[in-house]
Amino acid sequence: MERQEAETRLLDAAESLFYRRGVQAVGMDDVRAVSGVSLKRLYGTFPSKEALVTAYLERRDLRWTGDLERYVAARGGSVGAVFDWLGEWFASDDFHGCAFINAYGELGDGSAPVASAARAHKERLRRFLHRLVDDDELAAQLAMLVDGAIVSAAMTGDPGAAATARAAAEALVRRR
Amino acid sequence: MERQEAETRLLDAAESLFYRRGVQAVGMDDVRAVSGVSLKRLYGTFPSKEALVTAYLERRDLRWTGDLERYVAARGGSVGAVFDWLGEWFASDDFHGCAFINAYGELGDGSAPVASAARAHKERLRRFLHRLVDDDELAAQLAMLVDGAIVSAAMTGDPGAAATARAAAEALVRRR
DNA sequence: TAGCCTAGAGAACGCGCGTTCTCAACACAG
DNA sequence: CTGTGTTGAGAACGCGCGTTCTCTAGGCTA
Repeated sequence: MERQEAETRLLDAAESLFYRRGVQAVGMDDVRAVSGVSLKRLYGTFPSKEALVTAYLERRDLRWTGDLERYVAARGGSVGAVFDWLGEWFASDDFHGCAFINAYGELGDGSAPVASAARAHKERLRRFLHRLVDDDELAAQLAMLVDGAIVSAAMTGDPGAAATARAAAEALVRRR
Repeated sequence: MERQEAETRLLDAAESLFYRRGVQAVGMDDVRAVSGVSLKRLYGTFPSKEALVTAYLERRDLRWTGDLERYVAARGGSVGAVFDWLGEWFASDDFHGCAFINAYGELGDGSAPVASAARAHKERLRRFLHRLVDDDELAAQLAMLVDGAIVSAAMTGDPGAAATARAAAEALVRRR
């Protein structure tokens, strides 16, 4: 197996397992079984579980934010589109809340790289919102609505949280 | 040691340990050491770690919500007071985010009693906000701002998230 | 004092997991 | 063909932890 292919398969397996079940509930042997990559190669590619978790979070951050940005750009950069995208995400089968909030809540300050990746993700989201509205406080408020909607949708299972948050967001934007 | 005293000391130890370090990072022996209660009595009082975690969450829910309600009631039941109280909490030494979001993200669907306790807490918060504003959608939006502010303050360490959320909340309330 | 119940200290058990090690199979250079 | 290096399968190791068990000391009753 190619080096590159092994890395992709490892990250794919790590993402589906860690995101669905949580980091601590998944063992390295589960990652090996799902990826089909031997333990030896696994540890040759990522020197530790922490490194694998960090790499998973970083790749997911890039994809998540990229998907959101493309979706919103295709709709003229409206703030409402952000929450429409969230609504689609919430309704999808493999929605299990925010991977970064989950990982941070689980490992917290116990793992500096993970905490740093989670902070970087939230900062990237805030900067994207800032580009949309060009207002520091409003961007921070929208970010809170996004996080609050994610938490609400994850805990209640109701994708309608996106529409509720969208209405609040538009009221805040219109006020300016 | 009295039965009642042991239970209180166990819940005190469990709360300080679980809330600060997370559930999985704390062993039952840590709880024993901090509480001063023997393992035998610990398992006589709570039959499993899951039972202890659930009891910790339930007691914390009652205290947290009670504190918030009293604080807000003493200030005439204004929505702004909710976020002032959050601001004081965020600035306190032992703030480590929302115990329920953290526990849910950590154990998730892996523990039904914990998930249920977390949902009950968020539902209690939403009902309290509903009593303040008498509007379903607005109460849900305020709950999202509360959760978003908690997540933001926990991850960035900035207690100013409360004031940012307060401004958004007042804009939403004023709009009605 | 003798017998008995309780409770605490902590050893022990079973298991899971992160990480490393062993060994056999195989590809390929000479 | 023979030696050599690489790879995968999975055993092994060390450790931590949830839970239970053992043993001992002390207090109560007769």
